[in-house]
Amino acid sequence: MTHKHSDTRSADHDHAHCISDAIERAEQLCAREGARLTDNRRRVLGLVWQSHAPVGAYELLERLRKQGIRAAPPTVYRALEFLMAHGLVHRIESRNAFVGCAQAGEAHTAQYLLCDGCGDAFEIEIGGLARRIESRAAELGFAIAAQTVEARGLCRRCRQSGRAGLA
Amino acid sequence: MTHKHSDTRSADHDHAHCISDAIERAEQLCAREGARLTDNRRRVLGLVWQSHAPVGAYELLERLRKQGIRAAPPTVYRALEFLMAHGLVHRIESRNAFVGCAQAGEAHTAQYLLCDGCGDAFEIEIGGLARRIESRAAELGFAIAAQTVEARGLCRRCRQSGRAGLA
DNA sequence: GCACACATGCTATACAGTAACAACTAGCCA
DNA sequence: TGGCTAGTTGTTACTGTATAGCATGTGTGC
Repeated sequence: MTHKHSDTRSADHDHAHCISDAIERAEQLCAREGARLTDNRRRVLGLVWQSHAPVGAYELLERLRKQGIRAAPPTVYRALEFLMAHGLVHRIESRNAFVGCAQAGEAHTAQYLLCDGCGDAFEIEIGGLARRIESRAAELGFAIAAQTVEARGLCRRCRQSGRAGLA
Repeated sequence: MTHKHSDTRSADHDHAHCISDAIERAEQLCAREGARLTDNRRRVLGLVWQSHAPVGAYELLERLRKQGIRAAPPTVYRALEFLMAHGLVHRIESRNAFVGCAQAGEAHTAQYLLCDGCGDAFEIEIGGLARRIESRAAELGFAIAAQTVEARGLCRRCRQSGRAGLA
């Protein structure tokens, strides 16, 4: 069982641990699958994990440059492509942004709660939801290859602090 | 009950009817709500309905121009904004594109099946799915404002004809 | 050393979305 | 009638998101 981010994340959690943990899991997973976690890819993964809020590709690009790396958009997009292919990062369609996967390596279909207040993404997995969608699709003769389930709103913390929208 | 598009759509259905039907429903809905369905908005609605595949904003722009209308991006986006606000059009997040709503006027949360073969969108509504997501979110203290449920794959027709991906 | 697959660097460009402000139009009412 | 008001549209310019295409490196096995 990995670290839980979806419902147990606290305001003062040790985020450095989130990052190092994610990278370590990635190392293991790539070793297992014979995939090459190169410097660039590891770096981008770390940058994605800098927060629990989905990050745009160009924001990642800036962060790379702040580390002194000279990079162009394709560099970032290629790293993201690799990371997504291996389930280490998910794309948040409704924001054109990317976030670290909390359950990398474990077979799952992710669903996301996206907070309009703090911008954070909370990965959840509602039991049976994916299967329900799949079986309804099958009834219509439709074969599903991938699902996207995203909901936006306000997380507990932002509701309690009266936060209304993205800063 | 309106025309059903999700599971009964046939290869040779009378698509002109889909369009005129959508526009007529829009007229009625706007009249009822005191909203102004202007020429531009009606035109864009018609163009969105030219097919059952989600259309990008710039594709709509081109279609407008082909009709001899001189328009810039804001024209299209403003029309789309209006149409979405009134539930006449939905945004497909995973494609940054727009599609006509098959149940305009009826309260609903839409879910979409998106075919990688023909590109078409099939609007469905899986009973209880929205409520299930909402109640799981509520358990976590998260208040949902809007949901996105999209699945990509292959529709029956494309599976039968062996179509593998977007042309 | 050479061939091959893979990864990266780089330029240019396509596609998606918005800010800001000016100009027009329809209805309303003094 | 004239003029106010709210809403709609036109226009320019810009920001942000994503990919094509091609050259260059790098590592592995033969």
